Amino acid sequence: MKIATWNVNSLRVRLPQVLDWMESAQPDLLAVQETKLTDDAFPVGDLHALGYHAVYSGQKTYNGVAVFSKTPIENVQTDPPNLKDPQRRILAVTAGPLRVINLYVPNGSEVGSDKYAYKLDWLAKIRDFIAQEMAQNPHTVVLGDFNIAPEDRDVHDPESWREKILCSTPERDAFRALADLGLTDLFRRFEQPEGSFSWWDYRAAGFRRNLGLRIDHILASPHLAERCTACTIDKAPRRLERPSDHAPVVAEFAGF
DNA sequence: ATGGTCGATGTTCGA
Repeated sequence: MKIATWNVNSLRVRLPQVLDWMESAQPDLLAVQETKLTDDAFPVGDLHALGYHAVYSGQKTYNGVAVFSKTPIENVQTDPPNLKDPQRRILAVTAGPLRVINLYVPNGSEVGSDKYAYKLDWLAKIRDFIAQEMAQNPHTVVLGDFNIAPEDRDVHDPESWREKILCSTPERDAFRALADLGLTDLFRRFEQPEGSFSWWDYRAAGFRRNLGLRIDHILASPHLAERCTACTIDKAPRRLERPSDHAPVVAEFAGF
């Protein structure tokens, strides 16, 4: 079984790249963020033509999450009871043996800003939601754009990013609090090249110079984490013309 | 030198 996460930064613009990538990579499940599409505009026909079920929670201009799965999707949850939030950032689904929680964590703008406070509050509330989900589902995956680089090795220049947005200690503590629920960052279960990142700023030739951060993650509950055989970042789509600023992160499992 | 580039929108804002 292969699953993946990808912040596509507008599914309208990126749809051909997403379809090409899915046709080639053949994930059993793909979680996407920043679709920036209302539900009535969702290209569900294109996904069906490729053999995928699709569920989505969209809004105009901002945010928007979706899950594409080869197996049918059930028990869709977009609004955790403890989180009153009109922003469309969460999509929890059951697909085959998996409970999958797709997250587009708020960016936070700047440390100390209102958006930063919203981010930390959102993360605290989503932690409670994930804990409840894990209590009911032995095979839980939490994946998406976390907008947090968990450690200095996830940052191209840790000193210049010290206590900046995406890297601040409260954000890293919030990420750690999710992991402490019993979730493993699958990417770090394996030896990885130095300078492995999932996002590069469009500005200042960030990708060409590998000025990136690893902020997109796949976390898994213990039974799943033990059966994970690989977790990689696929930089190929980031090299295309008119790419998303994020690359897909992919995890594979044996025995599922 | 607090820059730079996208995407959606609308003559800026969020990332």
